[in-house]
Amino acid sequence: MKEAKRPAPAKRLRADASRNREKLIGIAAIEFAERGGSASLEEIARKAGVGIGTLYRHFPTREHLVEVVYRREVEVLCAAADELAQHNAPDVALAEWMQRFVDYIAAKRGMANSLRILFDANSEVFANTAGMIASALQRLVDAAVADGSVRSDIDISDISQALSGIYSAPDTPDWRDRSRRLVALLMDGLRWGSARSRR
Amino acid sequence: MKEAKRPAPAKRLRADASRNREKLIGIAAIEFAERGGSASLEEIARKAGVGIGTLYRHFPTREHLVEVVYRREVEVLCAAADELAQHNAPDVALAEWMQRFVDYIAAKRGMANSLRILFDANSEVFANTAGMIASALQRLVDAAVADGSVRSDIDISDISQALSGIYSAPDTPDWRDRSRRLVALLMDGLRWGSARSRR
DNA sequence: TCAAGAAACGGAGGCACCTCCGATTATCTT
DNA sequence: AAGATAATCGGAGGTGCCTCCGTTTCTTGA
Repeated sequence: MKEAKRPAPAKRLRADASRNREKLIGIAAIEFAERGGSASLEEIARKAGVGIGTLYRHFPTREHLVEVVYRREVEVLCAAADELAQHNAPDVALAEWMQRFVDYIAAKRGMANSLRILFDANSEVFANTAGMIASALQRLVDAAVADGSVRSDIDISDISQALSGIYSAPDTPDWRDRSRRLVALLMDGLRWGSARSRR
Repeated sequence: MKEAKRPAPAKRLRADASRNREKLIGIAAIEFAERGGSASLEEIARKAGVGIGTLYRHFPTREHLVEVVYRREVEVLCAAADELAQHNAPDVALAEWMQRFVDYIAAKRGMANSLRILFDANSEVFANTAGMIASALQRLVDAAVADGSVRSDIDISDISQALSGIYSAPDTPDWRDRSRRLVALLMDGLRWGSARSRR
């Protein structure tokens, strides 16, 4: 229902073009995660099995590529929320999704610098993605509250705050474990006093 | 006590080394002014008549070079304050120095981005240079006040504010002329009501 | 003054960036 | 189905970054 056509003219890409584009995005996601925002574009093209010219045609600048990869990953993360909700109890879905959020942030920390540049240049991207994440979180929480598996007196923005604290925590070796424990703790807090709990 | 010798070893450079260093700084100042912070380092080395290796030995990163050039220019600007004070009436010296400040800013605008990076990485540089400029301005104003050629009820920080407004003004083609007029206006305001003026 | 050692030079080499354009397809037309 | 056409591919090429190290030049002490 959302698109009869599409908002952007977005002429259908030729089959080979869209194949290459996807390939590039996939490889770029891996490379950026591994090597940070300064991964070599030529390396990405090479691993994707296309010429450097093809990469530059699809993504005129490094920032374009970073942006597309970033958007894509946010979309995947948010889609996972609905996926999880369908196959798990609401509170389990919420807990699991927050853990994935940690993983997601972990991957992004390396490219913090590139993202900063991106957001400075185009804060609309940031607003968009932040909104998507907030709304995914909202859906999960609503479902869990409706189900009675978490308490009802919680405010999404509190959870957001806690999660963003994870992002800005110093980058120590045990960051990831600490963050996971923090999320677990948060989840316990959310369950406490819920209709389903011992109360 | 921390050092029996010297905080920075600062061994005297060999004659050829210090010659090359000065040459590089001079050329770099020109190139940065013309092409902005992304001027080619190889081009700078070439014009200075030295190998690229020499440039990198003296300035391990682009930021090092930018920093040295920047510091140097602030020093020249501030030294000009005393020079002007010696050869002109105090109010004329002040007026002329502020005009030079405009020229100085004009040259820096191109490399705003590089400087931002520099200041983020090493805000001590910024504090230093800002202090030097403020103190030069203070000396000039004090002299003019003592001499009675500008009013005595002025606060340096007001002038600083006006000058920094010049820096942040949008980068239109007529920026420079506008800034010069603004400084002239400011100067009139400073003279108004001074002991020497019609009062 | 000269020779040895220290310091500085400088450019080749390896990698990455980005552009440009002839060769290669995919898609459309008849 | 085969040609026409337009979109896409891909890599050579020119430039810049930065490192490494053999060669040159300065300085010092006898």
